[in-house]
Amino acid sequence: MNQHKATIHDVARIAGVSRATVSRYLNGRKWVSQDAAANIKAAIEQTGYVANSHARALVTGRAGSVAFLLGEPQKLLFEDPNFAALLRAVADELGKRGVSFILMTTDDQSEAKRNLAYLQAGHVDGVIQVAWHKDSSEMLNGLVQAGIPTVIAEQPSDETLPVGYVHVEDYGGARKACEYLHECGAKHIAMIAGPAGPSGTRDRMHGFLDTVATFDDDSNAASRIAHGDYSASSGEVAMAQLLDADPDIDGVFVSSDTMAVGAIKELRTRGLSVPDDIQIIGFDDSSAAMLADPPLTTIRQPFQAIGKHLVDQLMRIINGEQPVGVTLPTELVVRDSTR
Amino acid sequence: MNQHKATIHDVARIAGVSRATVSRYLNGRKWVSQDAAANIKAAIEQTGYVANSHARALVTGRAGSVAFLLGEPQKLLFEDPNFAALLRAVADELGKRGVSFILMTTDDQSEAKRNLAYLQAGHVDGVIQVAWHKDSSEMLNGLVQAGIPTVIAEQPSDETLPVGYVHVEDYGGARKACEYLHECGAKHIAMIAGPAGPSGTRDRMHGFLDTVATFDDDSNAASRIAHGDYSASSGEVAMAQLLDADPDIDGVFVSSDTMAVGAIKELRTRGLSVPDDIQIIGFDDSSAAMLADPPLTTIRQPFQAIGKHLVDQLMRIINGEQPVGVTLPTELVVRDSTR
DNA sequence: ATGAAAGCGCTAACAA
DNA sequence: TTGTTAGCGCTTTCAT
Repeated sequence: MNQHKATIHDVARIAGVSRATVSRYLNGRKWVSQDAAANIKAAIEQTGYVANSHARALVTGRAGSVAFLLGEPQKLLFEDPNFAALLRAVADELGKRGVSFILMTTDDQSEAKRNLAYLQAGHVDGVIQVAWHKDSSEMLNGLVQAGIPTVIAEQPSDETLPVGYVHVEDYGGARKACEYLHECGAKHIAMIAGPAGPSGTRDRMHGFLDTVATFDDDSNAASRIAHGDYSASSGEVAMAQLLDADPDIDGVFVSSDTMAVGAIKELRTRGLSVPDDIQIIGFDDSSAAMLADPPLTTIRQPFQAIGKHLVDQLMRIINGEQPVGVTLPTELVVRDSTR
Repeated sequence: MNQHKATIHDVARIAGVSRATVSRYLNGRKWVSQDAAANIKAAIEQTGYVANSHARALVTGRAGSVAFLLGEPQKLLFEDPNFAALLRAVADELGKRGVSFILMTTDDQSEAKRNLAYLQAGHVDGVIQVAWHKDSSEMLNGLVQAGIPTVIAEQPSDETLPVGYVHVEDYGGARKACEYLHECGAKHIAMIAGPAGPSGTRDRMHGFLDTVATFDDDSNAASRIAHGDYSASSGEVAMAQLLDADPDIDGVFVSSDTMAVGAIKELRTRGLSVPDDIQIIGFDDSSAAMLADPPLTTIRQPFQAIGKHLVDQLMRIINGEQPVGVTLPTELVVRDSTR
């Protein structure tokens, strides 16, 4: 429509001020008179001016973008609906602040190397790392050593690392789940946990054990924990293990909805009904929970809020603040896999 | 590690040439001697130099980034596993070319406006638009009018629009599905189609009708088409409609795996077995297909290839080539929902 | 409160 | 084949 894109120069000319003044106005700095501000505002509207982010980045030394880094073994993570939920939340939040991002996936070792090099080259101001399925400390260390502001969506295994993190109250969520199962009449509860390693797995296991200890008849609930890798098929396998070892199980706390779907499949194969014979409670409240048959009672993770805090944290760190950890609450969502 | 990031200047100094020569080398241009090239290469390695993309963007007038634009009504699309698959493929492909992208979602009208304004402001070199669930011609027209290079992941409803597109052979895929159902012994085939509007829905319906016409006993197969919106619950509803209208159905071609999952749920509710009573074939080969119980026979969409072509196309258009349409083949994947 | 001027790191004529 | 030069659009001292 306009022959050429408007620059700060055009705005300055039309507003009858210098470029420096426009710049000050743009960046909300002091020393811009009411008059000047009004004129500039009008000029901006008239021209439809939008600052050129590259020119700005060049002079400020800030990229104006961050990386969303995915440590994804076995192509598993893209099948994990949680990932999409978090990505979406982060994208929303970033969009609101006008910072763009690049999505990097890390399938193998060599790719991890390439990614690290890219990030170290200063292409982005910071990184949001998600690695729910496996350990990621190597990448994390590389990032920290390069001095790149970083936040992660779990508790760091090494708490002394200067990275921000946000996660949900895993322990509390697990408690909530197990208590509800008990309220619904389950007497002999088992757990399908995620892969050992990430803090979330550990905390949820503690939540399960502590809760079950308060009302269980026997004392070795630990033997009723099986591990999966968050895939549906691993949930199937875990459920089979659990049942083979202890046929009296009448309730299962599953650490992800996807695994819960797998568990239900195994149960159906064995002719067991959910929730009549065995009650199931999932975790995440991902899209899989509603799709499941029966729809899953589950513990909701507030992905929107997680994304918001992740971005918030990262921006703070980029601005020089100390990284902190943020723990968000979970919420019980009752559907039909419990009585 | 290095006090300051290396610039083209440092590389030039170390290599004993001018910055212009380094620039030429970097951009693979002619007129760089073997000698110079070798020296520059060494200097780059030594310094760990990586070009500053903002400086480059500033001078070339190219953003070096594109937008991945999602027209998503009802928060549906993020529940659609196809979206994640495509996003991933596009991200991979873009990453290989060193172009970053920003992910934009469009939940409502006002957001659509904001997005369009942002894009028109020249923040990106082009856009990849995905709107499988609803019509998106408004946004598309805005993009085209602003002269922004655009590709879409479907056939444009207005074929005269200068946008590139890549999609799968919907008609052929539908034929493949229906023929296979017939081969497996289905005599009375129905279809659950997607929402009316997008070209894919129309073409798959034609594929279904034409194929069924070649072997069906009656002639009003059109009455055995129900529409869903790609959600599992819509598949459930559609399946119920179909069965209520015609209990003799023994095979269903469902236009997405997610809807097929819903359809199976309805079938189970009615005490019908898959594939013994009714055979089901899905579309997409998304993660839902493997998770389903029974695992779904389906028509695979080559998302990786779609992503690659989308990016390819977009880059060509950005470089001034004429947009074209690309149609990719589908593939039958046999699992357990057919006999 | 405002403007002049000096770059940020890079590419692209144009000379040489 | 190579170097010189002039900006790209913006922010930021430093004067005023």
